[in-house]
Formats: sequence, structure tokens, C-alpha cells
Amino acid sequence: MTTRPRDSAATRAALLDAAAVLFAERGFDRTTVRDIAGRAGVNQALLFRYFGSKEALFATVMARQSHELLAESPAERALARVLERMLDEEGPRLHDHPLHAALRSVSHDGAAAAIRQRMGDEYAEVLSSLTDAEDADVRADLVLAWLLGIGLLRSVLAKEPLASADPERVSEHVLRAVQVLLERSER
Amino acid sequence: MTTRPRDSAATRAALLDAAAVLFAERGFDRTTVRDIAGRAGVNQALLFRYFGSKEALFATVMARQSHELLAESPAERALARVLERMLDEEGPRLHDHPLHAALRSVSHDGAAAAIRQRMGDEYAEVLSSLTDAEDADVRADLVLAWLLGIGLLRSVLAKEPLASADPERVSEHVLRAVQVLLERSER
DNA sequence: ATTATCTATAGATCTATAGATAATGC
DNA sequence: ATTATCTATAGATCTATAGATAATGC
Repeated sequence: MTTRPRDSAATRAALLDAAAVLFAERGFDRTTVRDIAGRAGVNQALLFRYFGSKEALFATVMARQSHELLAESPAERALARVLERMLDEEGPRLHDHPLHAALRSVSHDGAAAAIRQRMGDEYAEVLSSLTDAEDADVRADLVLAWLLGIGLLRSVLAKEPLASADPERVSEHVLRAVQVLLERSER
Repeated sequence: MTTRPRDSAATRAALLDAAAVLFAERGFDRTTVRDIAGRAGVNQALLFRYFGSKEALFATVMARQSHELLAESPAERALARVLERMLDEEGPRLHDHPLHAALRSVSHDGAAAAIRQRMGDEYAEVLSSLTDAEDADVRADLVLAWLLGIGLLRSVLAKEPLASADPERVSEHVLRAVQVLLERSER
């Protein structure tokens, strides 16, 4: 068998890309290091050379994707943007969505921590700035929960009719309800 | 070592109970048949005698829990009831909640199917009866998504501040927003 | 005699490592 | 000479099964 061109950077990148896809498709536990190496066209031992362990590779994938969603969009229209990306992307089969790996791996502690942290540090902060109610952070978490739930039901579980529903109409519904949720309510 | 009393019904039940707890805590992949048998105080081979396979045991656990949540409550106040159960039960650590096993096992196909079916057949039907809008079923799915997301964020991921938030206040927020979501909107 | 329980283990994974091979850089 | 790549395999699982043991029922 002929050997692969010697390019550590390319090999590392190929492993990262392959891992991102497979973790998203199957979750942490159901993805083997041999699957990843195979998809990357790389010997399985190199995964350990470059990342040390399967856990560490997972963490690296998560970290890399962490800022991809929110970093680009302005805080103001953040919610609408995230919703749009979550709903639009190839309809119900967005198997390489950054959130997919996390949602598919909730039984894996690293994934739970990754979601918690990403959510806590980025989304929730932005979202809670959209209201001036006293419990702004709790309301923001509720919006987050909705986004997660929609992603789970629509993309991971492929529940109909939501999975095939018109993204624009779904978006309208959600934004309308969220507006009420974030409104300061007199109690 | 002394042998266990001969009671096939009790042994079966013990395996089911142990499996329900462990699947809820760790998900399908991270729970081994030896863990289950150990917790049940039963020899590991009996699991296969009584259920055939780990898969089949999982399916049985799911089926048994399937009607526990909605069957008891009247259709009218269904949403509020489900929310209440989901939020109240022992605060953030409701590790034996029927939904927990499913949420923790989303990477397992059987779990995804179980959620889809339970959701589709029970919750969604009830929820979609609460509105007369044309896309009632899609709106119902969005409510479902919210419930799932709240369960995921609060109980599985233990995200703060939602995990420790006052159930009553959370419930108020959600019900208020859902009311708007289900309202017939002129477009 | 029947059958619930237990022992022992096959067979198939899967992660990780030690060390050989071979391609590049000086 | 350095180091990226590959081979081979250790060591630790984990599910499932074949068959022995022992407790109940007739």
C-alpha cells in the first residue's frame, strides 16, 4: 500500500472535518476513531498522534465550531439570524449543523458541557440583552430552550409536520411568540 | 454464592425498573447490561432470557413509560399539566423522568423513534386541538419543541439560571407566549 | 420434571500504544 | 536526521449464548 503525502496540517484538518461530520451524524458514542480516520483517508493511529484521544478530538471539534454561528451576525438581529440558519439549512437534513453533534451526544459529558458553555457564554448573553425585565436571563434561557427544541425535533428526530414546514412561517410564529415572552409583564 | 429466590415476575420487574433508571441517567449507549443486572440484583444472563436483547429491553422500558404522562390528565389543561410535571419534579435533578431516557439516547435510533411516536401520537394531537388555525399541527409541534427544549436545557444539561428558576414563574412565561403562538393570526 | 438462576466464555468490538517504515529537509 | 505515516497488537470492554446448577411443583 502506498503511503499518504507527508502534510501534517492537511492531515489534522482532514481529521477535524471528518470528525465534525460523523459526530454530527451519529453522536460521540456511535462514532469510532476508525470511522473518522477512514473518512479522512488517514491512518487511525494519526488521530492519537495529533489529538491525543477521541475525547480531545471531540473537544477540538466543538471549540472550532463554537463561534461559527453567532460571531458573524450583529447582536440586534441575532435571534432571527440563528432561527433562519437553523431552519433553512437544507431543510430537515442538516446533518452537519454545528449543533447536531452536541445534540446527538447529550449522553456524553463533554457534549453537555460544550452546549452549556456555548449557550451560556454567547447566546444567552445576547438574548438577555433584548429585554429589560428583571428575570431577563431566565427568559433568555427559555428562548434558547425553544431553539434547541426546534433543532432537536426538526433535524435530529425529523418529526413531521415540523420537519417539512415552511421555514418562513415557522420563523414568524416563533418570533411573534418570543416578542411576547420578552415583553416586560406587570405582575 | 447463594442463589436468588425463584420468581420470574419479580426478576423481570426488577430488570425493568433498573433499566429505566440507568437509561434515564446515562442513555442507551452508556448503560451496559451488566450495570442493569447489577442494579437489579440479578444475574446478567437473565436479562437476555427475559428480554432477548438490550435493544428489546430498551423498547420495553419506553413502551411502559409511554402513557404515564398524558394518560392521566384531561385534554383541556394538558399543556399546563405537562409543564408542571416537567418543571416541578425534584427541581433540576429529575433523573428518572420518562423523557430523560429518550433525550439521553437521541443518538440511538430506537430512542428517536420512541420520541417521535410518543410525541406524534399523544402530545401533538392534544396540543393541536387547542387552536383552530390552519397550520394547527405545525404550531403544536412548536409547542412540543419548546417542552423538549426546556426539559433538555433544564434537566439534562442543567443550564443556569433556568435549572434553578422558579417553576411557577417559568410556567407563566411559557403559557403566556404559547397563548400568542396558538392564536389565529391574520396574514 | 420443570425451569429459574448462575458460570464461563465465545466472539466481536473499540481505544490506545509501541515500534517499524518511508518521505522530506539540511 | 527528523518526523509523518503505517503495521500490528495489547488490553479492556461489551453483548450474547451454551450449558451446568439448584430450587420449586407434581
